[in-house]
Amino acid sequence: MATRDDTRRRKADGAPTRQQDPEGTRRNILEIASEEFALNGLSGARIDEIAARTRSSKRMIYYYFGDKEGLYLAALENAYRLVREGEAELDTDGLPPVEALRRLVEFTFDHHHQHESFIRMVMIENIHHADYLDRSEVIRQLNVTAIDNIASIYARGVAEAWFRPGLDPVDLHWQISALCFFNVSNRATFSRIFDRDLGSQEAQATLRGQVVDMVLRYVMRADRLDAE
Amino acid sequence: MATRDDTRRRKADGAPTRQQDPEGTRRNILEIASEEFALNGLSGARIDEIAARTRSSKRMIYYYFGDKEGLYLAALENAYRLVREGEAELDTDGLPPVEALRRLVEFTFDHHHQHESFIRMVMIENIHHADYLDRSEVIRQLNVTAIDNIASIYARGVAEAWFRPGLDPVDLHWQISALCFFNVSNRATFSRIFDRDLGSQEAQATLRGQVVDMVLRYVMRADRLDAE
DNA sequence: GAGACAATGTACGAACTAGATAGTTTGGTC
DNA sequence: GACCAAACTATCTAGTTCGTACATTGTCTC
Repeated sequence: MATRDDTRRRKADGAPTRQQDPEGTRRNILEIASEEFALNGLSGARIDEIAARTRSSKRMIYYYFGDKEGLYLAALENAYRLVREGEAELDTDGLPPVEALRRLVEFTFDHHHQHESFIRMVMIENIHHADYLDRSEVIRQLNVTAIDNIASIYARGVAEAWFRPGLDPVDLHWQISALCFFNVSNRATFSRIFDRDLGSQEAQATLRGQVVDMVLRYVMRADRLDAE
Repeated sequence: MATRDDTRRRKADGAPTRQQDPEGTRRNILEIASEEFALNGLSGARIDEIAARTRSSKRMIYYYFGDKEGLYLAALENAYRLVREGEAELDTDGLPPVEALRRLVEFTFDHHHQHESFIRMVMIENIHHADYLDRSEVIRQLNVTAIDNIASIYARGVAEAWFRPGLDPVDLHWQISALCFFNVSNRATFSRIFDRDLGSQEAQATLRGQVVDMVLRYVMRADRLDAE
């Protein structure tokens, strides 16, 4: 959409023309707002604080996003969009089913781990009973396609007799999500209660392996578990 | 501790003596506060609102709990205590390992499902990076014992050659928690995105069965999966 | 270069919110 | 029944916080 990659507009001679850069201002506000909402939640985030950190002003927040809830919704949509775009990079087409599923789980695990602020936004949204997500047409469209990949891997796996039949791709997605999401969302309390740093590289590597294992053991036929 | 089960004190003749019931007042405040914090989060909850719903007053909140954070911490500790007390009711001692583990998972699944506001408190606490849990001696003590049960089931299962060796009880607890927690914590967003009511009885029954299955398949030896 | 409209800056206000101040009542002790 | 600490009531306040009114500047079109 925007052909400019710099946030500030420039004249032909290269000198910045100061103000008036709607696209850049909007993006700048959204970035800061996303950080603040992910960190502090909807009620915890402060419009004044967001405005202060912006290159712009509070006036502009209301100009572009209407009110606090509008800004929050935009931040939520932004978070989903970013993450779903990243997910599109996963390509498992060439791989045999078991490898493909392993890749999918590993990728999901890593991806969630790398996008903590997305996880936090989803947590916050769940605290709000998904009320804002409900108002967003955009987000629903983004997500449903995420099932296609897993459905095709599973279908291939069943056809080639590696996977047991009768499972639902959406349920499978639920299970993978549960394990990968919890790893990020509940790390703080779990680490403190059991006095382990689950954020450390070793702990993450262990958990990752176990999550992959758990999903594969669930999906694969029992007689295939020894092989592969 | 308190031998009185009524929140209001009464004279011998049965007439209430009006004021002065410290234990009852404290408990009443804590109950309302727990609801409000679980519903709205730390920053979302309003002291005035809590006070208004109380049989007592705002002054009493500060009298007993110091400040808003003190009240929140008390509510958090209360939530953990309630749930852990409930968990103590599970008894798997007589059961064979596979049955015992199945019972444990089913119980955890149901228990989380029934204590949504506890789940919400943990979510909220994770949003706050477990800062308040960190300050609480009480909570840590409550939790560590939760591992004992699972550890003993697992040990028996390995000894009787039903379970594969080499697994860590805390990791096992993590995995069970992940699935059971996610079921409640992310139900709202998941339901909306995939347009399924995951809260319905049928959906819950299905998910429960799958979670049990997933854990058993993970723990059991491959050659035992066909049997039992 | 005038007119129109989009984008932005500044200052302010009304409502809210956590917490404080000041004082009263109750129940037990000696 | 004098005394006192704990329990409790009513009212006030300093500081926030969201949102807006008003003025100004930039940019595009004809």
